[in-house]
Amino acid sequence: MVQFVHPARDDITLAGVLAALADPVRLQIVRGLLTEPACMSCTAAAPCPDIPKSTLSNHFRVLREAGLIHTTKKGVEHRNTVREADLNARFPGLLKAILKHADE
Amino acid sequence: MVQFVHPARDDITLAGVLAALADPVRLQIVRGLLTEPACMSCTAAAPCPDIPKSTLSNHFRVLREAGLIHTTKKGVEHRNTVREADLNARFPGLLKAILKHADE
DNA sequence: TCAATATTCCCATATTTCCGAACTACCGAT
DNA sequence: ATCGGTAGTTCGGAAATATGGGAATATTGA
Repeated sequence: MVQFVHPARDDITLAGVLAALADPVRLQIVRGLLTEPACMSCTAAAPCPDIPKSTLSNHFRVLREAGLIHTTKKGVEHRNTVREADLNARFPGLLKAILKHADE
Repeated sequence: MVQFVHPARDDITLAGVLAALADPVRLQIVRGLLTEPACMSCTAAAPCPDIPKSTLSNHFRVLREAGLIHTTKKGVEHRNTVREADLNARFPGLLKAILKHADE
């Protein structure tokens, strides 16, 4: 089980979160991860299936570095989860307020 | 009285708002405009006084184009106000949720 | 006319984004 | 064990975008 780098809970910045979610693709990824009950693989969380893998991976890296998601490696696929607890501890109510308006 | 261009109420996008507020300087400007009761001039709203005028003006332009502020010209100075009503109509609760965490 | 306020114009630099290609890690089958 | 396929990452470069700031430009008030 491999854990990719992401900021500690206290290092999550408001600017980082806003910049990460300012991209429509990344916003939809986070929305998808929160909507689905189980954690999703990277390709499953992609808003449209024809995005090149490297581009998609880049978006996931940005989300990780902003502290929004957490990725673990289970077998051949990577499971992504939104770091809801950390985000709510750092910025209470922010995530919900943003995602409320992320409908298509 | 001159009104600078800014998007109509319905054209304000979530991505635009998040991108505009992802910059710390712009976030502090908006916070300052909301904290002060009266609308402020551009230089008065600057978070630190040594920012070059052109740079500051550029930040105000970004905020205007994202639909966050409204600028009118009163005499020699420009009065800036946050478009709270429009923003709350378009994305209820969003602005407050973001600015709640914009402390320093 | 002169000073103040803020905008445009324009350029250099920095950052972001996108994507192909090569690479790593894992699993199953032979 | 080794081969092959699958899932993602990393690398490198090109194109687009953002940023910062100097200089010149309106516009207004005194």
